[in-house]
Amino acid sequence: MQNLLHNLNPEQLAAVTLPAQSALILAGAGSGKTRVLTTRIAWLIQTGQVSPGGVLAVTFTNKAAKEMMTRLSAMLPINTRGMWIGTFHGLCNRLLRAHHRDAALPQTFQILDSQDQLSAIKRLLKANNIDDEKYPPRNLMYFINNAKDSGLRAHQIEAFDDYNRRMVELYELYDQQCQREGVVDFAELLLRTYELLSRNQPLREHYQNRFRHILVDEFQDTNNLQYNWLKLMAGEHNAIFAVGDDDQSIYAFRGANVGNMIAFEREFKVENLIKLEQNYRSHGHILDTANALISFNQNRLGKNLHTDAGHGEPVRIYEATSDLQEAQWIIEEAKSLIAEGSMRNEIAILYRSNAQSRVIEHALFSAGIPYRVYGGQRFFERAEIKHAIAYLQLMDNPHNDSAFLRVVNFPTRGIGARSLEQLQDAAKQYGVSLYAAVPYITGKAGTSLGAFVKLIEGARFETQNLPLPEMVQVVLDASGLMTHYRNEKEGADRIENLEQLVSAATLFVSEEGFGLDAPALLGPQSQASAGPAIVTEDGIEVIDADAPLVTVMSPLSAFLAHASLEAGDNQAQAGQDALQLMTVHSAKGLEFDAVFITGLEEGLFPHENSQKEEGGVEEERRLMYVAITRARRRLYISFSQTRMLHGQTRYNMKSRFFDEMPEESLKWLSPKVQQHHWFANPKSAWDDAPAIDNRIAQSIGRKDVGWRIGEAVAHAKFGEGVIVNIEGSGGSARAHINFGRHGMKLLDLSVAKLDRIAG
DNA sequence: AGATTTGCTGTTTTT
DNA sequence: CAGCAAATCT
Repeated sequence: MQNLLHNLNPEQLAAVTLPAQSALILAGAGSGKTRVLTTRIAWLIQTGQVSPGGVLAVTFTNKAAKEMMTRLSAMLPINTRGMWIGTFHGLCNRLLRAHHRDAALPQTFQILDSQDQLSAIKRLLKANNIDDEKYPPRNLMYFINNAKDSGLRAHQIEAFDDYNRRMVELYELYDQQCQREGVVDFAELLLRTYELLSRNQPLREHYQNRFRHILVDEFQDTNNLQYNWLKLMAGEHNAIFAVGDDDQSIYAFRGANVGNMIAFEREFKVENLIKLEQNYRSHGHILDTANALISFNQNRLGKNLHTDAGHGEPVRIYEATSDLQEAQWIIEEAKSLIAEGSMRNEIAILYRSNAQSRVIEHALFSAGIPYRVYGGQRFFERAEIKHAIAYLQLMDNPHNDSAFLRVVNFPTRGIGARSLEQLQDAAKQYGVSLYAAVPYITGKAGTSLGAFVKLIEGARFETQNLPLPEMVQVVLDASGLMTHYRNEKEGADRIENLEQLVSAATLFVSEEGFGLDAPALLGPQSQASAGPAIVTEDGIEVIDADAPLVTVMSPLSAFLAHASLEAGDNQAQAGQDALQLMTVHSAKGLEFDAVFITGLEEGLFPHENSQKEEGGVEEERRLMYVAITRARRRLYISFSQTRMLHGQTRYNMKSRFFDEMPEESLKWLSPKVQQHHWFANPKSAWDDAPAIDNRIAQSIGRKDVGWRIGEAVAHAKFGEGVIVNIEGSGGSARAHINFGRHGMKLLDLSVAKLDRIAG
């Protein structure tokens, strides 16, 4: 036990050894948050304060859950299986499988990812003849998810106008559709579990008596429903150990509520709020930059990181003329870092939005530097994988209409729009799923639809006693997917992915204990499950969800849930020594020796959409704070005068965040081309910046108004700006000027008082 | 029915 | 620019 606690600083030690009562740990970036969390669990178990089965640890990402599990197994000699460590969604999935009857779900219920959810909504709108111009599917999806994240069902929402009344109505219809099809979306997993435990007292008490210690990672990211879920689990007597950092709250846009930290402090009567402010990650200049920037936020709990490491290198700032040139500069710097001996995978290139990666990827590819892009499309989101999964879904739950529609005619088998229209009418008339409506269809359409049903039934029969990977293999062949892609010229990658699906199934089976050695895990795992059987309201005996997954659901159901909950990595080339490309959001929780933060421009970072939202800019600032604190030794920040977006060139101002970082920690690198000078010499401008919009070339020398597109100007009221476009000529000319945070203005050039800004 | 082309639109982050 | 849906061609 001594060596468990050894090497902890006083604050960390205090946090780890707190008495069994609720506590809030404010853990700054790089302050050893995960270490405290895992050591706390190990300490509780080793000192006999709780059995492994009494621990519930909740995270937001599968990666974090896995990491915690790995570290714990290294610390503790015992089997970690009895512990419940997982994401909110993963844990809810487990609970709903075990108690599916009480939750009014089929045992084989399936989970919609956001893609699936959106297409389910589109289908709903079409089926009800709703104008999707007036009710955009995306908006309805936000509406529904927002409501669920607030714990509200349709009937609990008060609508004050016709539009919202209709939205509520559609929400209700959506839930009915999901229920009919035996599917649940992400938010539903949580809400359904919450409702289940609220209404079912014996069940609630069972889990409350079991989980004496609840630990929550990234507490600042909890939404209202998750917070209430935790309250329900904690009951009157259990201790919640919450770890979080309000300065790293970057998911407000999807319902995360930092206010939960304050509410938690109050409602759980937290006596000790422990702050971990010692940073073990970054050098001084980097930390100073982060601290200075975040101090511009008003709503903070207050915390300042410090380090024992020296100042280190200054933060390097670079101004590029174009996004292309920015990418080239990054590559030059990265090359010299590598030449100095840096590992490629210790260098990260971060950006605000995924679209920015394209230019950088292209430049890296041309330069022949290995790189890996995180995020973007992931394995289980690929179309061919979705197709294969849809076949498997239909075998496990034929009432999933989304899955049915996805593959009923893929590969094509002569079932067109007309046949499906008939089928949908029949399904609606008899109130059944598409699959179940097939027998009602006669004639040619009925024959081909019947053949499809036979295909599914046949595959199910044929594979019922096969191990999961072989089942997948059979389905790939029987469905015709393999043949289809083999005949397609661009199908080689897809074939490879489908083969990887079989590997994924193999891996899943071995990791989850569905393999041949599974019986060894079937014995009782914890004291809790050996306790008295509990009885629900309708007299049904309840099994403890702690039992291995095998007893709670079939390998296929489990695998399908896994595919939705853990979309998987996007590329197989993990482990390679490659530059790391990702959004700032997905960099949270990671660290690198050297970090490039790119595209620091008004409108991009902070993003323009954030200006309108309440507290939006503060969230962007926290995002920047997260980005900065990823770096250990070297930090580079860049921005560009021009950038291609949606196929056209945009002229941006540098980000306001530059004004909020301490000048003494920064080192401005002199750009190769002086700011805004390129336009003075059109010829060289073309050579240096091929990405520049044609209109500039046309306008140069044509508009005789004394100003040029791309020129930097200053205005008494709006500050600095860039001329984006000029319309009209002579005395009536007007200019569109991007004033960054003051927005885009249309000014009459003969009236507005503008000054030139020298480069 | 199915393949292909055109046309339009909407763009942040993701469990 | 790309992803999707409607329109048009085979």
